[in-house]
Amino acid sequence: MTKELAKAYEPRDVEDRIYDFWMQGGYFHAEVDEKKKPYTIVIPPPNITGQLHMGHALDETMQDILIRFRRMQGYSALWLPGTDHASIATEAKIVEAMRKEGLTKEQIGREAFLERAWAWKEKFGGRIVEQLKKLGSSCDWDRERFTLDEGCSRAVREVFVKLYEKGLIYRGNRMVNWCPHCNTSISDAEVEYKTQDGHFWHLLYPVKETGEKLELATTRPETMLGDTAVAINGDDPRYQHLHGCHVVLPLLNKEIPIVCDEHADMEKGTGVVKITPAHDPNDFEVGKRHHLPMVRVFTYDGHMTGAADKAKADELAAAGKTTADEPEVLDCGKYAGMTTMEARKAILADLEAGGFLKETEPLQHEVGTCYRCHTTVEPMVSKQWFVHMEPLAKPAIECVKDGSVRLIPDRMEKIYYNWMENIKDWCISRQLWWGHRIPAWYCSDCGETVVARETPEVCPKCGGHHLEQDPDTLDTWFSSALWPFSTLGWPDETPELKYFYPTDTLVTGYDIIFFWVARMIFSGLEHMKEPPFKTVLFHGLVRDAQGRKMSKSLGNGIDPLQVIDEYGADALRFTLVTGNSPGNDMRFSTEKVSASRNFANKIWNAARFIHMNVDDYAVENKLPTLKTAEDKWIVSAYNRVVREVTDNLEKFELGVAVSKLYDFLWDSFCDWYIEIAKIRMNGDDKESAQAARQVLVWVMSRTLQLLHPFMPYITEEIWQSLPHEGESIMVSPWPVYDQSLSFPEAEEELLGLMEVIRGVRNRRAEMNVPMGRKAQLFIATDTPSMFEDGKAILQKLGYADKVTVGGQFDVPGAVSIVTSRAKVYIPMDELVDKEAERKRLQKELDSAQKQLDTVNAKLQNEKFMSRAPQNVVEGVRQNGEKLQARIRLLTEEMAALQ
RNA sequence: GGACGUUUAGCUCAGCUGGUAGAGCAUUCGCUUGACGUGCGAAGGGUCAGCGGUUCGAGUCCGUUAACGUCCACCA
Repeated sequence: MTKELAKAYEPRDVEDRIYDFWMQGGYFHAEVDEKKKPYTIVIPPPNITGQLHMGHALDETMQDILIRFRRMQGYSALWLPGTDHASIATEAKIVEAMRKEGLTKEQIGREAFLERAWAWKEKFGGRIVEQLKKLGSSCDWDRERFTLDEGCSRAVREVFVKLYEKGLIYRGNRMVNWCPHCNTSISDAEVEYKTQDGHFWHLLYPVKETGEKLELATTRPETMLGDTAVAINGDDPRYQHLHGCHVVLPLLNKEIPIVCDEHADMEKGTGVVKITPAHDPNDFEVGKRHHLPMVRVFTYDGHMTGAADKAKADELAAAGKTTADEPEVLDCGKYAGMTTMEARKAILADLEAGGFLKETEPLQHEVGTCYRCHTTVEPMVSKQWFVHMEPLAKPAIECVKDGSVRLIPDRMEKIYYNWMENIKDWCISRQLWWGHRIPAWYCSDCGETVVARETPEVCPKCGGHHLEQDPDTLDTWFSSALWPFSTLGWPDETPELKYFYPTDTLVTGYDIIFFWVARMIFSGLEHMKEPPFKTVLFHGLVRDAQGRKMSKSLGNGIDPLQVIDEYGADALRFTLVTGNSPGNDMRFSTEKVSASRNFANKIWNAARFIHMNVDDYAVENKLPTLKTAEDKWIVSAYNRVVREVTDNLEKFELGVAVSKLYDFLWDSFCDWYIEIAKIRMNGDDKESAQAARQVLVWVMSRTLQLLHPFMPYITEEIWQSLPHEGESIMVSPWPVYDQSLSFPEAEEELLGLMEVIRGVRNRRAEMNVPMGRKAQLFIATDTPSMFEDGKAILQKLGYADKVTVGGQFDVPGAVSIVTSRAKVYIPMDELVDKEAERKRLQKELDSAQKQLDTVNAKLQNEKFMSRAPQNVVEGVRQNGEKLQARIRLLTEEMAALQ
């Protein structure tokens, strides 16, 4: 960068070149280094199906800020990247692509399907990684991982076997959520509840023994063919006479018992509830309690079962391939093959025709849908693999309670406890092909189940060779749960694992606290005996300018790559982190990006200014002996920013940190220091000019370091162009607070000058005095040295041709400015409007008097005087003295005006 | 049905452990100021959602109400 450079910052000319430079330098790579402390972040692996969206952009930016900060602080900072195989999402994409070719999974078979999937992964899996790089992410790409790579697979099998051997993984027929579209079971966490308009159908079931018609209500009449009982509450006085009786199930004319169960709530409806153990979670429990048969009436792809389904089930049962807890399958006869919705209509029509439908009542209720495809899920009894959660949840709760894992913001802890404390077993098997295959084999000779790390040759029980592997794969989140240690080499005890685990900070959205965060915590505790991270920093959603969720269907998503292209990655990063606080959603608008871009441009031009004034001189990046108040002031202010920004970053207050840098750079450094420095650099005192140059370079390059984690590209580009030590700003040492650079008196002095300058400008603006019309300044003050020093500054920034400092002046035909330290006169004869002056003074006097009144009220308040801390009382007293002085000066002025 | 969040200038949002309200954008006025008009200078604009309480003192703590939003929950 030289002084001939463009007037505006052009990120496109800079970013790719600098990213290459970083890659070339190997600065992203972290090694085990016993001389350094480790700092580790594992990336929330984006789905290989994904395109970079604003949520990723925010997530990656926050991580990159933290990792760059720690790297500069001297940690061996590892940001471990990778991608997720995303079983359901990816499989759905491939199935969809095949559908367009007229193919189905079943047609091409498992092996060919997986070949396609891997080819797809090779082709598109790298796309999101390239997009992450565009943001400036300083990931250690040498260590990139994939949740389905060999290492992760080994970890998955190890965990599965260990948990199985401990009895924490089991297989059985349980109630699961079934997605008829994805054709697989999904876990409870994967069900999204949505309010839907539905109906409450009141049915009449005839009682066999008494002939009366028992009224009950249901929202899902299509399940009635699978009813195997009707429940009443044993204490319900209305139905005492029905204990031990039966009802005749309409349409099927099947006799089913009336059972007494606590599930039947006397307060609700008629107090009678139909029991369908195979298709309702509550009914499943009732069924277990009363040993009711389970009758399955839906196929797994969402149709009514028929003769063929029944035959198939019977066949399996005959072959001994089923267990005792298997549901029966019903031939639904005329309804067979209908979708559940078609069946609902047909069954209702038939019920009505038979006089079994009493009434239809509209009802709003929560319906479970699949989080991937939003199809209504069917609760179904199905044979699946589960993780027994309770023993795993206990320590996971404990480690948050005792503070070994901290969630930010801490309200997330309540959400976490609520989930963990009410956790149910985790259904981990999926009827999908793309994923980690379940390491379980079934012996068709003796029926033994073999769970093993490696494919077994023979059945360990009977020695037979007829072993068949379970066709199912594992929930994607099963492998993501192991991410913090599987990526570091576990189950091997690698040096990396020893050094970098546990990781330090996990940055992620609150929307995956259950899917991922909770599961990593219990997995880390179980397999590593240590929680996987110390802090979880949650961020919210990035919404559109109206506050709506960005979504494909709404078409309101903003593509981060386009924003980068138009405004630069630094501007995007700055936008995402500014004004953003943990756990809260944010609104994204191009106006904000444009403001950020302007900030980048401001920095660029400050640098341009420095170059124009420095390049022709030999300037070292070294602090000169500080002689002037302005030099001391800017260094002192910078020094405070170092402390505060470091402190904010350590407390994960990224938004606060970045706005402090913004204020310092734009307001203090550009608007004040640079303007003030111009005086000396254009002046005759060579030594003083040189000092100003060095201060400019020194403060600028260090401020760039502080800003580097937030805006990596522009800070590197400029830092390189200034005198510097080291190869790259990103591996330069983070600035540290230095007590010897604190100059409170100089700060006080500059604040006094600024107050006068602002007053002068204000007065001139009010009177429409053009800048070119210089005027004298007379400054009456008790502290003349403060203003003597700053004469040149007052002259330039206060548009004065001459500044006179003294104790007392009588300047006729002048406007005046009263600050807390001085009374300033500007002689402006013909421009002075005495009436306006009087009004203005009166206004200021009123406001000062009002303030003084409240101060006096406090000082006269005995309770305040006795109970408020000493420093607060002293502050108020001093304030009162200032106000009194001000009022005295203002009053004098008023008198002089007459 | 539970739990939580938000409510601060026209808009978007900061405001940490209570000590006289801030920023950006927008608005108004004035500026070719030798870095920058993606800029400079100046100005206007807030009973910090309502009510009650604790306190010498509350945007900040407690209670309560309202609106909006989110999560959880098996309600038939």
